[in-house]
Amino acid sequence: MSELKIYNSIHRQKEVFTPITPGHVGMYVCGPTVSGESHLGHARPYITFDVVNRYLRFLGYKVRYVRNITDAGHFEEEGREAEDKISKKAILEKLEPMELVQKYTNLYHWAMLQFNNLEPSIEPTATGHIIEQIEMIKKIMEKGYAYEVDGSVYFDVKKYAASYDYGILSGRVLEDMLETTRELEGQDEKRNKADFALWKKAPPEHIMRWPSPWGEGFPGWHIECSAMSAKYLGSQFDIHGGGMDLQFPHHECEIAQSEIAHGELMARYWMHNNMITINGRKMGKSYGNTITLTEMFSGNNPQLEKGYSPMVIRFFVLQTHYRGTLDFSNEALQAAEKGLQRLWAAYEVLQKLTYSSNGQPINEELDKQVRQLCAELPDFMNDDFNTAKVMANLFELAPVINSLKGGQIKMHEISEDTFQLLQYSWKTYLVDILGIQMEVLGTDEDKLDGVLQMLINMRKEAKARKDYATSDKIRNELLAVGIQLKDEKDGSVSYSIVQD
RNA sequence: GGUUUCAUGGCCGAGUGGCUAGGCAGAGCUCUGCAAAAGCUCGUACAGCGGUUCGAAUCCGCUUGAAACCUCCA
Repeated sequence: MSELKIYNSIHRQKEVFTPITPGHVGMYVCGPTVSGESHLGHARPYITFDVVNRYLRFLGYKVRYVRNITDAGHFEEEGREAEDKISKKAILEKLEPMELVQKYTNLYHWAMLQFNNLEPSIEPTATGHIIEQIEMIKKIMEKGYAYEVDGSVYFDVKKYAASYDYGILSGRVLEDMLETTRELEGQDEKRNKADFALWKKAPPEHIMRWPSPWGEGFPGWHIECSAMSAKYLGSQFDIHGGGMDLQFPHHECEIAQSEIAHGELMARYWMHNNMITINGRKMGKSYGNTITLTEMFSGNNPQLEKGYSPMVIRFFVLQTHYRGTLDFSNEALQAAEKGLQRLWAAYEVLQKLTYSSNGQPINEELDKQVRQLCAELPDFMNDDFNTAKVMANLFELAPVINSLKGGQIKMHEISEDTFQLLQYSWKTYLVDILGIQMEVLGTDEDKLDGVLQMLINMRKEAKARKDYATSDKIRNELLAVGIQLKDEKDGSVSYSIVQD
């Protein structure tokens, strides 16, 4: 079998994955800022890295997956007073800052559950690690790469760049940046434009504030990920993931801080997922074209023709390679919905099939083809998590499964081993690794099934006496409430719940 | 302005120096009381212009178009 290769953003090439500690993987992924509701764009990294997590586990690695929650609103805008995004919004909504944080954290967790994302091993919060962040800033100051101005602390990028490679991740050149960045509007305590805040002094109206050696304030944006990843994964770990838009400045700054504080490159493999676009444009707050996840599910957004279930979105995301942009459109989502239904139907059929052979000969060509399609699956995953190709092969196998059921292909035409490989492959790749899981009916399932069987029998009786008006009425009215009947070849009737 | 990336059939999207991606939509056929589902078959794409090559959509150059990052952003 092939080796796992990961496209490492820092070297701009695919590299064989070798963990620092054999058998173990430390992975850090930048999580959400819980000052608002997650939108479709946010879903991509969480789904992408969920599959990475799942696949690494499948390969037998013991994975420690850390995904943070940024609950300390902190950022600075050039030319303006530093402001606290979270406390600002909190005033608008008349909520305590932590109340707001809790609300959106809960909503986020709920969405992750809907997507069938496995929970991270550790989900640290920024506010829970203020001490670690302060300690790390102190260390950077001791080394002489940070300076304090009026209660704020800045990282000295120019000094850092003199001895280290600032731009190693993003490919940026410091000189270019110094020349090309925008005009300052008055404020600047920073020695250089490229310097970034490690700690910011809190203005009086700022609600979220903590005591520090430099007075009351709050941590800079980049420091939390460096401090928390080091605490739980060590000063160097295996994989750092996040969206492409975080590559600069966020990840570049993380690297610089961590290098000074811990003396080594913080992560060995950097993975960046590409953006979701809408009408060719990145979905983002600044463009005002976001669709929140609850809107996606409900369809309550002018850009949506209807709601799409979380699994449809997961499927939609995984049908594309994670490094490519993914263009949102209703047509594409509806295509994904149909595709998912077909794939899942085939999966359910496959799980119910049992192997039997009466000693008749195997169709060697077919048997070989099925084995090959299954055998390629790990190769695709190993090739930088090519979920799109995995999907394609599953789709190619679907007609075989359906034919096995429909009788176009007889079971004896494939060997028992091949059949078992087929069942195993679908369960493993579709369900365990891609994480596709259609919601099972709740506890009322038995009752619903009982009612449906009754209706199916009534329809059968009507058909037997050629009362098609009645049989069609039953079928059509069930369809209207979202239950599709299917007349099988053997005369039995099955049903499926239509996704909406 | 700087840095970088991308350009594939009606739509979404893989991939590769020469061999069918796949899905959705569409057409025909089979099955069926009808329908749905399912099965079979079909379109024959790779922005434009040059170049390298026996051969390029895949490599190089130019042109055009689009996007991302440089500022909070997944």
